[in-house]
Amino acid sequence: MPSDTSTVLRARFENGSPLTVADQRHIDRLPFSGRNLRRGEVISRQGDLANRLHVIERGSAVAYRYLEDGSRQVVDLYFPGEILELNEFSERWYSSGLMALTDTRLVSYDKADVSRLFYQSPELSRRFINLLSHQQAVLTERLLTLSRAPARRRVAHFLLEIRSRATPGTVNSAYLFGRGPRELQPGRQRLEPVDTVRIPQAVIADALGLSLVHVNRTLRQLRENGVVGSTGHGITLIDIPGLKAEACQTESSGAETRRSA
Amino acid sequence: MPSDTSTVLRARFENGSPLTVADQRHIDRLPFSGRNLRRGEVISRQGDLANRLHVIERGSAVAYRYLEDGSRQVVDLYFPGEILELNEFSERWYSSGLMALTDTRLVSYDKADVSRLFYQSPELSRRFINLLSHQQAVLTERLLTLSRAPARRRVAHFLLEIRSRATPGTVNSAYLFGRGPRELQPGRQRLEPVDTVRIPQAVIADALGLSLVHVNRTLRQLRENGVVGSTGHGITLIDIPGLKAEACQTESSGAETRRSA
DNA sequence: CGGAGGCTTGAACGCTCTCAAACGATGTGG
DNA sequence: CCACATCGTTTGAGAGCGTTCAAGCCTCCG
Repeated sequence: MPSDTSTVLRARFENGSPLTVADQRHIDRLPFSGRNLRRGEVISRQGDLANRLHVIERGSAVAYRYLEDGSRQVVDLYFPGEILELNEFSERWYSSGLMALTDTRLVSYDKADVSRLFYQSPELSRRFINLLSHQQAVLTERLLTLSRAPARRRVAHFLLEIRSRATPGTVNSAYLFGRGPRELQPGRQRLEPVDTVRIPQAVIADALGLSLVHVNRTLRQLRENGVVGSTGHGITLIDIPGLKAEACQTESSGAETRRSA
Repeated sequence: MPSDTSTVLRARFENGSPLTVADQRHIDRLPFSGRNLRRGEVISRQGDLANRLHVIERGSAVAYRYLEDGSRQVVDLYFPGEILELNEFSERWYSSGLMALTDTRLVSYDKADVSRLFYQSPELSRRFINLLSHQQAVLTERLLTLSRAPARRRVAHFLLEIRSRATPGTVNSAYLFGRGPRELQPGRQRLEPVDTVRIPQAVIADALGLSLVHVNRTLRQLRENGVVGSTGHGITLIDIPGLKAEACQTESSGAETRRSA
């Protein structure tokens, strides 16, 4: 148990509006375990018992499933602060595999412990319900994009979603953006534009339900239009408004002032 | 307030395992209003304030959204016993419109009242979380099907999902299956096979992200293969295993014996 | 320097779309 | 009871987007 506490789960629940001290304590007291993974390392397999709840402290991960025809489908990507496989919190077994996309640090809780939180504090229940609900909204959005949109729009939408999800925790997101851990050492600053997405095109393809070849072609088009740039590996987002235009943003994510019951 | 009580929301929470008397009371005491709609009638519009929670008592409904290019996308279908727009429970405004697909009876609650339930009973919170979580699993499944599958598989998957969702409450599902209310009068028994899905092909198309024309063609193929039959309007599911084969059922619901760490 | 993994490009095929038109039931008014 | 309007379904033909197959290239790393 490397560190005595991890604030990442608490931060997830706080999400802007502070918790009561009691609720903070409830979360902080949860027993947890930390785990460091190398890029490409498998976290759990499809069919494994899903009794733990993982939160990403640093790095990124991908949930995927192999279909009968052998093709791989990416179910979701995860970034620092996010809870893995939240979409099947109540399921007993994983219906998808989980892999570290970059070098990653996870914090893991026992689902039974987490469930107990909800008996201890209705407020935490409410917030968890909000998390789930919000996730569903995002999923729904993705569903709409995937089912009908042409490749250009899918890719643009994908890049924007990644950007919006990975940017918040600046420090952590450096694992995904920029050149990776090595370049983060002071003095070696590459001063690369921050908006560089470093996800293998194969993963993008499997996430969007496109072939790798066509994702590549689509990126080339966007590049020729000056919307994105290429830094060898990694995609630099140059013209964000342009990207949004490509994505035909439904943009339901406007700055919402929210207090709710 | 036509009837003094409605058991449909309670049934949703019970879902097999009985509630304590206290919890039952909590739900039964919620103030609600009933509403009858004709086929095609609009329940709410995209952008409307989403402060009510609707449950279908009889009939069926569809959630849809118009995209910038003018095309319509079906977000979800709803059947008796299901909660409408559960995927955006925490949102303040509807991001999609809602329409009665057949003659329908709704029961509606105030979201604030429902939220209060969660403060009163952790058990109800837990169950609601399960509902949300399960919905997400279904959504995820649909996402996988939509993003990559060819038309045949999409249609087959769709028909099976409809069947599995609409069948349970036999009586209510008659509004969707069979010839509709009129034919249900005793004595007029049409004895039509129960597994007849009566959803306009246009809706199916918008749900699957296919063109109406191609949905039709695909249905014809399935018909020629003897998997489904056509009763003029309505699609009769003849060969369920055949359909499942077409759908390449991932069928994550298999009884998996697994111990693992 | 050589290998491995990921990126890039070309060509041909095929699934799905759009456009266009006809058919069939149902319901309405004459 | 028929003519007509309407809505949903059915079918054909041509075009476009994305796939598969098959190479070639680049970059990092041992």
